[in-house]
Amino acid sequence: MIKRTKGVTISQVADAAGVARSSVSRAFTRPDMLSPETVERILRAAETLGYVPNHTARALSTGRHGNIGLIVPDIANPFFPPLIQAAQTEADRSDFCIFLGNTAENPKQEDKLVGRFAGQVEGLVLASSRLSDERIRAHATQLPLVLINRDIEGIPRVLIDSSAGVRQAVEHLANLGHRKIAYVSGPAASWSNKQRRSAIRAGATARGMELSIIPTPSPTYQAGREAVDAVLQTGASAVVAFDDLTAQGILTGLAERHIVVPRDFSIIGCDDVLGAVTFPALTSVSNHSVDVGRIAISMLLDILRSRNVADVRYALDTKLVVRDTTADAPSQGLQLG
Amino acid sequence: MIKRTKGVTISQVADAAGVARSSVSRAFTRPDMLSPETVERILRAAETLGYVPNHTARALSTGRHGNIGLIVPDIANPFFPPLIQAAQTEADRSDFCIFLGNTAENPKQEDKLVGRFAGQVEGLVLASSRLSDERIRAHATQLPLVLINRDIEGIPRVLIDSSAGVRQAVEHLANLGHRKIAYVSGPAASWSNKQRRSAIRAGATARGMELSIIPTPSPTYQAGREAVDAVLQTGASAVVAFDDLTAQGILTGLAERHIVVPRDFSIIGCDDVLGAVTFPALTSVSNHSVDVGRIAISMLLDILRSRNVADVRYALDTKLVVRDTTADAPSQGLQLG
DNA sequence: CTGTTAGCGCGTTCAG
DNA sequence: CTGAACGCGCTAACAG
Repeated sequence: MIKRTKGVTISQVADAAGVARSSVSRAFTRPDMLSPETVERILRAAETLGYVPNHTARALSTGRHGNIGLIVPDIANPFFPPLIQAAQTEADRSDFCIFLGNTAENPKQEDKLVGRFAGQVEGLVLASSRLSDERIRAHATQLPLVLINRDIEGIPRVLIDSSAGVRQAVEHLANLGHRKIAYVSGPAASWSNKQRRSAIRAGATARGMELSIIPTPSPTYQAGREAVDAVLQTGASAVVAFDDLTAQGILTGLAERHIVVPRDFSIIGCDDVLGAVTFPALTSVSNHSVDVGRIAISMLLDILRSRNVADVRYALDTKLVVRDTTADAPSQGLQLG
Repeated sequence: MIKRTKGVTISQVADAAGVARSSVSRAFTRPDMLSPETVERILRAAETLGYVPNHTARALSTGRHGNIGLIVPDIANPFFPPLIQAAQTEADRSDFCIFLGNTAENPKQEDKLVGRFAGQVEGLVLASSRLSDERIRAHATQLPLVLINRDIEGIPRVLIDSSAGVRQAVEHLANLGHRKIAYVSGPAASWSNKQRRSAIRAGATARGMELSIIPTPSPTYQAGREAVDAVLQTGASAVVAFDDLTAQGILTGLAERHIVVPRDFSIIGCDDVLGAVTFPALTSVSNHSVDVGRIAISMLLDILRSRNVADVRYALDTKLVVRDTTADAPSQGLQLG
């Protein structure tokens, strides 16, 4: 049976060391304000008593908790883990702690989480938020906010600008002779989705290609797999997917119908997180999830330090990474198995 | 430019409603102790002032924060996201909030995180901890702890018992005619790894098979891919991998060497999280990451309610799920490309 | 350099 | 049913 020790307080340490409470406090936060020997004596006493500063009490008094919240729509999506890792590393450098929240693509859950986090964190990073602009603006009045892949004027944001990469993807397909293509889209509330969709539209128009849009409920492997029938019905010979996960699902769906990629059909993902993990290796639009995570946190920390919200809009560029899922359009249309 | 509103306190609400501070407090925590009309009046005042209870102050006073921490070694490993989701859902049912921490497989980082979380959470779930028994025991004296996939007597734990499933895997390979097999292992500090390794050893011995153990630095796609040379040098015709991620890496490594799975080589994963996502679809040992997440949280909540740590050991069973990466052993040995 | 004195915002006795 | 008073553990002026 495990015994639990109960919180030893600052005053007990003060008594044990024969000093005032404030000195103990200083020994931990401003050792340079005490004589070295006093610090030493206090630390020794604290050590033997097993004193550990009470984070909650400190936060109540200073208003600083040393935590920052990071909320993502779906940890299971391979786009986020690297971002999260990078965020954590960056936060760590300034001795901040990341509280991670997962909304399961659910705006209500996201709203709830933000409310729950506010008050325990000094600031919040919202990645690929599914909330309305109004809700986000409302939250921004409560605490410092940084957005990832969401473009709201007046709120600091860091964006992966897919347009260049997506444009290259369309060019790539056009050069391979594809005339009819499809875009398997992502969540309606996703900024990235809107952005990618219009980039494709622009590219297709420019090259006189026929474009169909296939909706999906959420960016998942399963959704991609189930979108395949709809894709095939459009008569397209190539598809661009909202993200790599969806693309991977499409890959499987095609294989199940004995359609060989890239011989019979070409496919391009976005985010480039599955890279060579799929078979065949997926052609995809690069991203910078690591940089984005790092930059967002660094921005937030700057804001926390300066107490001053500038209207920053940090956009990162993208490009196409060609691998093995794209090839010449089939010469006489798709051979359905 | 976004303006930030500053914390409206309980006393402001009290003034506005013409009551004492304590009444406002009660209106939120024990409405049944006030007259309905008073409650109504207070809530109205709070609403218009935009009052929101200060979580930190409340926690300081009550010792209850309504948070529980969940620490995992690697969010990027597909084993964890479903577990995390389930944990979050279960916590939500009791109106608790999950703080997620990621240790990047680093014991020092894990130790740091636990220290950082303790004091802001009421209890902690450590999933696949890489800490030593001593450290875990030490932490357990500080706050309620529940372990996932770590078997320490005296500390509540929920375990996925792979032995049955792994045993079936070995039987399966034996029946297919494989005589020499290899185990590509996981982290040294992993309880699951130790357990799986001994299950394989027992099975191989029982069927008179030759077994080689290949170490890896961490359970990742990359590690699996890099382990392939070592695997091939053992002369094995089949391999069991510590987890699906490693197995997927091995799959790629084999493909790169033009070794066709399952014709030339058989492979089995563990955790069954990549299921049909790989190509060919991976034969794997089932798991219950969802149940494990749910159960661990539910256990912790029980402990928090009863203030009483029982020595619970909850073990879940596993079985083999056969898909397309296992087949008869090649009749005249492996044809190296 | 160190001790003293106020709060931080809220929950909770304990009288009325 | 309500209000006044105290304390949670710590930091931040302000003296000395």
